[in-house]
Amino acid sequence: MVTIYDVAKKANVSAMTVSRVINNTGRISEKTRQKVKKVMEELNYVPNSMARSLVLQETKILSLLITDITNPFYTTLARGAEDAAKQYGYRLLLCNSDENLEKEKDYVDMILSTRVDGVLFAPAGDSSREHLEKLAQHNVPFVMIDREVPGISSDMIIGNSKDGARQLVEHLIGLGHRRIALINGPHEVSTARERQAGYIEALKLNGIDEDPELIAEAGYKTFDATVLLERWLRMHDRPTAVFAANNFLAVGIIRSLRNMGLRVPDDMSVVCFDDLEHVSVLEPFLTVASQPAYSFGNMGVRLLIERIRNKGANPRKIIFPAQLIIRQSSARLPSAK
Amino acid sequence: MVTIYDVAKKANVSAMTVSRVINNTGRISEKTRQKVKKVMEELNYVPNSMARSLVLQETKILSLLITDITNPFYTTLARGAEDAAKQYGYRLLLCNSDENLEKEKDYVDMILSTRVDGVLFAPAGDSSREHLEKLAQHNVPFVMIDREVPGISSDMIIGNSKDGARQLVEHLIGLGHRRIALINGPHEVSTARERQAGYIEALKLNGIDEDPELIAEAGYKTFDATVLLERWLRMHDRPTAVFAANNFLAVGIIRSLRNMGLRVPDDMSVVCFDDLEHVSVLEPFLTVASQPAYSFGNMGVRLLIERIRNKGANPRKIIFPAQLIIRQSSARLPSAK
DNA sequence: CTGTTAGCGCTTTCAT
DNA sequence: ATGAAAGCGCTAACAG
Repeated sequence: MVTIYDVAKKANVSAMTVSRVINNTGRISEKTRQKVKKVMEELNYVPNSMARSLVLQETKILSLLITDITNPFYTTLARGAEDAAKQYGYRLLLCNSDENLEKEKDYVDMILSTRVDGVLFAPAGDSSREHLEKLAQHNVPFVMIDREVPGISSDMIIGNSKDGARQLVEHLIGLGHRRIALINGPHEVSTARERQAGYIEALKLNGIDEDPELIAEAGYKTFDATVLLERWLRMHDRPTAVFAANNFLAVGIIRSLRNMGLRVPDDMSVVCFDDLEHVSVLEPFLTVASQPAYSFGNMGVRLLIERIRNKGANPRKIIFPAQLIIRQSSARLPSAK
Repeated sequence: MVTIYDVAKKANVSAMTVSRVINNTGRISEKTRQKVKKVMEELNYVPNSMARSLVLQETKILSLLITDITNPFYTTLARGAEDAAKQYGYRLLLCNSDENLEKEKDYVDMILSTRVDGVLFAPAGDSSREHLEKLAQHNVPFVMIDREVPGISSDMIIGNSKDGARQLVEHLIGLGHRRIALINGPHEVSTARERQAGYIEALKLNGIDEDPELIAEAGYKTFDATVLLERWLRMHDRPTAVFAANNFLAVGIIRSLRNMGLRVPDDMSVVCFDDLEHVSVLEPFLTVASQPAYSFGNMGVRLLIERIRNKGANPRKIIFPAQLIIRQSSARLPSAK
């Protein structure tokens, strides 16, 4: 491996001079600058960023910790983060917690030992609190994205889950539905609680009684909803619509409905939080509350970098609105039902 | 920042002893081991992997260089890579070239300066050759994924594009189509050439003349196919089916068709390479040649790690078959057309 | 079983 | 404008 000393020797200067031309720092005569540059080319010299990090105490690496890299929401978010990171000269370490606190914990340790300059952190749940506190204790700046964690104060970028949920449910109510089921994410996750709050608010606002039987909790990953649906469909006043708390939950519901020979929206309306990106272009089907995922990531990295530069500033909280996109999966309830 | 020396001092041992308990290396009395461990806990000591990398000349970091992180194919591939990396104790640096050679070049420089132990490399095109050569010249192991680059010999994991394309086109022919258009990726990319070869082979095998008018080249990203489609639809013997060389191209086609008021498959059959994952569950619509994306990433990282351990071994080439999945977007041609 | 020395590749500080 | 010395946090090699 060619080092700064190899370059120095060949160019008949000191290592310090080479370092200066690499970093464009200090005063250097144009002549030696050119000479050094030439030698660097000849030797195919590439600075060792690890060595640099060690002395500078900064790695120019950011961690992107998300809970599901296969979910288009996080994928688009990652793209936004990547663009911003590249723009500001940061590298991105990818961590996928898989909605799993154990994996998250492992990644936090990895993050700590990597001495990253900051973390864009989508918490797996409220119990992520200790992980976040660990980061804080080690002075690692972070910004929470997509989800809040009670007891943690930091920069934050979240969507307005409650309002988005309310819009979605009121849309269903507007179509005549009054028996609306909620298949929610884990209560451990702030967005799930908020979405349920929005759901309940919408019911209240429209004088509909909340029925605990119609509220179920699942993970935020795809799952088999068959048993759940069978229970709901056996009810004497069965639900005519389902609000799924995220896109993958909706996918699970729809698949189960299909397997049971039921059609959407004819037999059951389905709406959900988060769009399915390209999918929805293909077959504009799912009625959703869409969030600006790219901005979550892009703004997140920007906030993070500002935080790194000024650790003392007051934490900022950015709340993006959710946008109701009405498509085919929700339909007016035939009054004779 | 607490270092190995802080721990050593507080535990009344040398730094070397601490290093030994961290790495479980050498012989240490159980007593001192416990003492050191206790002090590490008390001090919240976390080893600095940068310092470690510097002396070990190995970073335990792998680069994942893909061309489009928003494409479900690469997203699933990334997931596979992430799982394998985590399993083997490697971290993953995320690089998204965006099908752009300039960005790819930047990332290669970044990769070089990061001194990663290896790269999982999905080349943006044949011109990636110089980037790959640069890696080779610097002794950075890599395995090519998804795409080949002429002139580069290395470990490789690709899909059988030619055969997949042939299957797709023969499926259309079996449905009675004889005027089949191809909307291809850039000729600069090996998969595009292979898919075209498979398309042509299928035509030949079935005695259908190839019509250059029906072959178009685009990027591998979503695009507006309106102009192209208008040209095709004006022809006296217009195509009745389109083979899109990847999923995003298909999305572009279908969106344009919809905007023009045409329906799939009634007015035009559409098939493509690469599935749209979760999407297809939602609305099993698109007929595709599906590739095992997760395995591309997972096996890729495994190959890469083996390569790192044994740089001398012969390069291996793994070719995954493509699987034809017939859904709704392709239909039998009404004979009266 | 444990400690000392030297050095990984770089930059900061202080000289010249 | 340039260089020498020291040190970032760690471990290999050797010594005891």
